[in-house]
Amino acid sequence: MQPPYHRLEEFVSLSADEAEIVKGWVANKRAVKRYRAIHREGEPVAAVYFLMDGWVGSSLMLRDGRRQIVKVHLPGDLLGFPSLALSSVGETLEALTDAVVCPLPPGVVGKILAENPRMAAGLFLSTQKERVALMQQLAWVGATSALERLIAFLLDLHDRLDAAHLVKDGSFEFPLTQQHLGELLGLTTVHVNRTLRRLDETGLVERSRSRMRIKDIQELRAAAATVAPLFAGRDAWSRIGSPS
Amino acid sequence: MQPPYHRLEEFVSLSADEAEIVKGWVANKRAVKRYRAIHREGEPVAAVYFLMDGWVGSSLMLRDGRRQIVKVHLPGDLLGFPSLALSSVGETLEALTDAVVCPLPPGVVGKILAENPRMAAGLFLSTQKERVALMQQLAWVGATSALERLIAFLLDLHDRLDAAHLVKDGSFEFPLTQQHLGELLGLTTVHVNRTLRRLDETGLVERSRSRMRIKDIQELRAAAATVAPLFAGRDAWSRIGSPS
DNA sequence: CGGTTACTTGACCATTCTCAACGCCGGTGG
DNA sequence: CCACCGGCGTTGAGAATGGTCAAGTAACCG
Repeated sequence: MQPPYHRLEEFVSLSADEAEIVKGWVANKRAVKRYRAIHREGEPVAAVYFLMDGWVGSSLMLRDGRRQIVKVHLPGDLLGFPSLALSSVGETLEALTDAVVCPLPPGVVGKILAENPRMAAGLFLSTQKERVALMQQLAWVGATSALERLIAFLLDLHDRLDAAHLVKDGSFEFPLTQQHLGELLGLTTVHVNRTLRRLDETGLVERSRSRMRIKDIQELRAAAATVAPLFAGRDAWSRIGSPS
Repeated sequence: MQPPYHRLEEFVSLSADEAEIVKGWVANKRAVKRYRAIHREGEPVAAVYFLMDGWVGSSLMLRDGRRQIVKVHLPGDLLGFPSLALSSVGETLEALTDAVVCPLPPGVVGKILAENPRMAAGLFLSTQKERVALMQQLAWVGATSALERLIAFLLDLHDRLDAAHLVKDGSFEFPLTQQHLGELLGLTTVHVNRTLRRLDETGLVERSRSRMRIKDIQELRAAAATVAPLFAGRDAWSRIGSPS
């Protein structure tokens, strides 16, 4: 299996030297069992992570125990960066499947910023992309119905899994419980269940035990309340002035 | 009036040279009338902005016309950065008061990344801070009641205005309409109205025409559903390895 | 002033939540 | 190999938070 480097190259291609640097990152792997935390809110900021394999949820806990999942990370994602701005970790990272992460000491970020403007630009743009994703999710959760939220999430998930070559024929692994979906979309489990049922009764998706299949993605996109933003890829790089 | 540079220095202090660079940015000012757009979704990515004065809302439009405000920007904020990752602008930026912005061509971002690692680090951390803010807002909107959302937003607003020295004695200008609040928090105007009413009936806040006064901030914080994250300031800078 | 915009309030409605029970499936231990 | 158990999914009935529609009032502005 190819390591999932697609997210590292979407804005700036990696030179041979840079690929070496990345190899250094992935030399150090840490396996995380399903439902185990990588780190929790309030802990010291020890590292950021490159997600080699598996799914990881990022969530915030409210005082009364309610929880909001703010992002479902997929292979190739960089995790834990927002906490770099905080004095202690601001999001709980929890493996949603068995996962493999590569911990990177925060110092590597400074090193890249200091020594490798190309990678710095890639990292910076990647971060902006994450902001856009958060803005989108906020729009679903704040301004759409349960059904629309579910559709938006499934479409987003599909497209991101597709970029990681994890979609086969419109179908993909789906390890999230309905409780996870609820915490992600701001709904209760019960209502997620009813809404999912409604969704596959329309014939747009098909659920089996742990897979999800989108039967008609065109129609699903037509039913979505938002239009997915178009990411710029290498153009973004040249627009900001392609520092070499 | 001092220009609001506090956000530019929260992670990395500006050297004399760097202050010169910033002076170059603010040489070019553009006044924007209340309720006028700075840019709209779908337009080409022409610039990012430094907000000198006034409030600016960033919002996403859904297909059916519903709107989600994802951020209320205050003086000192940098605007429009998420769109750098997109092939066309992904958020509508609209002045919520008469405002003054300084447009920066996207190229300056590449230039900073290429030539000034210190400022690049400051910018990078600033961006991570914005991600944290978005995560927080998502948690309010997804997982709390109308009253809790309102409280969380008012507290956040208070703290950010305070950092910009715009709070006098617990009270500050409040130019948002109840419609804005609704679009920001995922509620209808009617329900915002009732909830605001309920809030000042408890005596925790006081609204006059266009000002807001928090009468007991301790108690208001106690009533909030989330704990505000602690930002790291200069420590973040040393943690990532203080590239010079 | 007249007109527009924002704010208020009431009555009614519905999406979503709560509470509760039950069934299915996989895992584990006797 | 079977019986039990726990987690997850499913379903129903009733409640509630928040939405819709509609009308009226107060504030602002030319």
